[in-house]
Amino acid sequence: MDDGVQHPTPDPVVEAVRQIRAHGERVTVARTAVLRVLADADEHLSADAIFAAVSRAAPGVHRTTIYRALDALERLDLVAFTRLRHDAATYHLAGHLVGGTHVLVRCRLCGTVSHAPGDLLDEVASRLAAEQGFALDPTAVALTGRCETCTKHVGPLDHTHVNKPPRHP
Amino acid sequence: MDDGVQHPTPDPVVEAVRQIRAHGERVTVARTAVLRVLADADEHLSADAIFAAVSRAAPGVHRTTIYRALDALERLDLVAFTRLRHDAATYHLAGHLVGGTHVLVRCRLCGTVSHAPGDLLDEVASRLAAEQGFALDPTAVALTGRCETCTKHVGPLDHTHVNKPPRHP
DNA sequence: CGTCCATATGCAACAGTGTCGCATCTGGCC
DNA sequence: GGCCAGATGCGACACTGTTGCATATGGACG
Repeated sequence: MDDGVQHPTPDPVVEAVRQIRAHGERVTVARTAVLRVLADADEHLSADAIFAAVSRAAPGVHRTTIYRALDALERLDLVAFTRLRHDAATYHLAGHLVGGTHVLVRCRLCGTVSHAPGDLLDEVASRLAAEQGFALDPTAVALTGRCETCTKHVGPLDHTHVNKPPRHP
Repeated sequence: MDDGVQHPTPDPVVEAVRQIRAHGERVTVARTAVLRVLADADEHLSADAIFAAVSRAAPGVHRTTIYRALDALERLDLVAFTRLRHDAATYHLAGHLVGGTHVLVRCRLCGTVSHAPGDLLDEVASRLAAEQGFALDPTAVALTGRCETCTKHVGPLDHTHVNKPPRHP
């Protein structure tokens, strides 16, 4: 293992598999299939979507196994997930496997999800590390609020009297 | 008693009710009960816990109504919720109703949830506002990562056999 | 105060997501 | 090849949140 040198991993799956082995966990077809699916799709996927994709590549893998594989991979810090509103969780490879990271930003009103630069939370991460020894994973964060459009449309939410439009549909 | 002077709202429920009316929405017993419960409990509550508490104060309110009330209140920016891991959503009054805010910080490995000061995300909020016009709600954010204790243990989880013990019975 | 209508609620059944127990199979190692 | 802890297949389950429809209620207006 040449962990001393920092070189870009050509295939995150290879690196992930190596880490699974390094931790004494088993490398199975289901787990590699999940990793491959997540690596190929560079967007966040629901467990159901992962199940569908894995079934295509390796038929016979059960739905439950997907969940268990995702759980195992998450404990190994190879996979993370976020929750937007009440929808299903969306999984993705951990940030340290894919280099580029981004932070999810969701508008509570219109539901639109956009991306913010990955370094957005760098200072927050530093502060958490210094004050609590907490290692933040920026890729697993979903920031909730109101997007520009909705803020303009609905109006400022401060306590200054909201101008109530007469009920006209 | 209430003039133009800006002073902290004594009762967030009163303020919330005022805003419901100001938006032309209806003030119902279910909605006020939900607000009251959330205001009394200064911690985050699951929908089920809210249902139980509301049932005590105003029996006869249906479970579905709790969800619909929470949904309506959320659209009015009076209530927000967070999702920790795969558990149920936990609801709370919007930050602007209750002066003090805090940010939830969760360790992915041990599951411990701690609080960070509410101003932790101030800079992030400013940046999002400036760059995207996005109004962040810091109280609706759950930061995921690894706590100090788990990081020191270096291993991903409890069964961390990084260096495998010789296995023979 | 009484009427009216949009909408909030009660009710029950449903949908989706994730979990559990147990028998069987497989990966890693001898 | 053979062994065994751990992973998987399978089914059934638990839980959270949603929907359609009939009815009750809020609040505005006369």
